[in-house]
Amino acid sequence: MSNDEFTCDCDVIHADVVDLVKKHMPDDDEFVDLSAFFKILGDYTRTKILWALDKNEMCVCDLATLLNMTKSAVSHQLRLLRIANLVKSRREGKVIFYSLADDHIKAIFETGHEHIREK
Amino acid sequence: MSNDEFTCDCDVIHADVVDLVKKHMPDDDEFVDLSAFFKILGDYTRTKILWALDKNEMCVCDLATLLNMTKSAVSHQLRLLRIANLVKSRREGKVIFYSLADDHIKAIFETGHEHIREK
DNA sequence: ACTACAGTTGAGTATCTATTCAACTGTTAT
DNA sequence: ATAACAGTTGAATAGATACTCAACTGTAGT
Repeated sequence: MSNDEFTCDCDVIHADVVDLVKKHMPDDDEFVDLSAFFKILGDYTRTKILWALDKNEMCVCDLATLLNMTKSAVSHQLRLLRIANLVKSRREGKVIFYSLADDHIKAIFETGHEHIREK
Repeated sequence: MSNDEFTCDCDVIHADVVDLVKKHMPDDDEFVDLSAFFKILGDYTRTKILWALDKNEMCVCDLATLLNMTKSAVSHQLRLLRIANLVKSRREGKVIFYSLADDHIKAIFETGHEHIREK
């Protein structure tokens, strides 16, 4: 079990610990998905967009005005948020309203806030 | 209140909503800190490191072996995690053990997982 | 049909960032 | 003293990414 080929540049110091942790390690896919999810939250503009949409559904122009950005820049970010299933949209004539698609965002923001406050 | 100078490339559509949201908007600093925090979580390598340290305290070589990376690459990432107050370290001879510095990480991972599962 | 405007999209650019590489520090053992 | 090794660090590089710009789509009104 600890006879794997190692391409790292050091000896194994605590083989027992490494083996134990490796045994319970989830698939790579899970880490890919999880880090991708947090990567989406880890941007100043997207954080503000998500916070705003938690307060009210808003259209692209509203968000562009609020954040003092171009429609294009906002739209590009909304596209990423859409792909990540974090926002949903509904059309009403020419206007497209965006809102949060996920209940967890508020909870995640709260926990993040707690961390920041405690540091 | 809605007479601000707008540098965005569109008219305000729902001025009432924009004003309301803007009124409750936290300081920019909060968004900077919050997005910086999630940015740290939003990396494949760091996610795995945090997950591993949640299972056991580990030294750099253990992590390098587990993740099949060089000590240098792991150390660089641990540095970022240290700065963000997400991990702490203790020295024991030549070996430096890293462990989680924050109780919230597990909870945040859980919530992130829920989002991924529900999509 | 034409105009106006909300929104999207693709290419280009400037910036950021994760890893590599090589040189370094700190501690232990001989 | 010096060899060995855990760990750090700075510079360099390769890849990712946020915004700009210009062209485009979709819908409403005239």
